[in-house]
Amino acid sequence: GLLSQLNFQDPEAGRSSDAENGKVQNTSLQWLKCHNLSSTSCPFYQELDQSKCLWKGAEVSECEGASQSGVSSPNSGDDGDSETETEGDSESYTRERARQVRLPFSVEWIVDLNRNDFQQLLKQQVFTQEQLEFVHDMRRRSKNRLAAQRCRKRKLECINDLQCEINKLKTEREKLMMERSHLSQLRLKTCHSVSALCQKVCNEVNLKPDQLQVLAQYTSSDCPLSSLFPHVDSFVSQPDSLLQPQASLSACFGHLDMYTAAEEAPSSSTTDTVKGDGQRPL
DNA sequence: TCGTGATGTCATGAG
DNA sequence: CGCTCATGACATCAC
Repeated sequence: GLLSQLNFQDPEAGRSSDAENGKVQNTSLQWLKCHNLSSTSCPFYQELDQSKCLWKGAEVSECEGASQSGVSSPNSGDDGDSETETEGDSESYTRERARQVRLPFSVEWIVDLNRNDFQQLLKQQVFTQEQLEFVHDMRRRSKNRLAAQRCRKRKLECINDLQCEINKLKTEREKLMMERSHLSQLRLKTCHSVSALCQKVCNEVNLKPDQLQVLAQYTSSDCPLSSLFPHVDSFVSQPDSLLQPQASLSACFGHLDMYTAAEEAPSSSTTDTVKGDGQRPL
């Protein structure tokens, strides 16, 4: 029987008398019923009906006088303004203020009213200016308290999502780095193969200077093949060959095929190297 | 005693 | 124009 919370009878009394409980219960219930307020809009309704109008965790009030030191200050017995000394304990302070302004309803109940019900309450019930200010303040702070909780929850979720995104991007980066490394090795391997092939071709076929020039066109500075033609300017002037090595090599061998088709000649040497001025050294 | 996370509150802007 | 909500900033408390 902590119905005293409904109208904030003297907290030092611990609890109200049954007579007071009944009076407060009737006040709220009558008001609810008189104004056709939905019980769903008032979570307090059921508790009212069961004579159990409690604060959240209202067990505190059982020993409120002893444990809530913020309220149970030497001044708590009178109606003096204890604002400065009770701000640290919001719930106790609220309760104390409600008692001071003699609010006929539970703060929680008023706070939980939806907008329409609250407006209706204001129209039907006469409140003093002090009670009105208190009630509006309580509603504002209560709603803001919940809003802050939602806001913080969202912020944490946002931080968590961003952290997941970071992890995902890090994983993606690692994957791309590995792929790049793999492709780099593959390109190097391919270049070596082409280089060896070119050396073989150069050794086996008597390439003319202009044929060598054509071959050189499709080499790049970072490919071993370029070592075959170190003096040819076009080595570094073929950026496309870097971007499209397959196309370049294909074109390269296309040209070679064109040149070598007519004068195909086997050679026994595969170890000789091409060097010097771009002309065939052999 | 200091750092830190949780929470309440206020001020303010947007809808 | 008043109300509600979201959010940054600050204060307080507990650990």
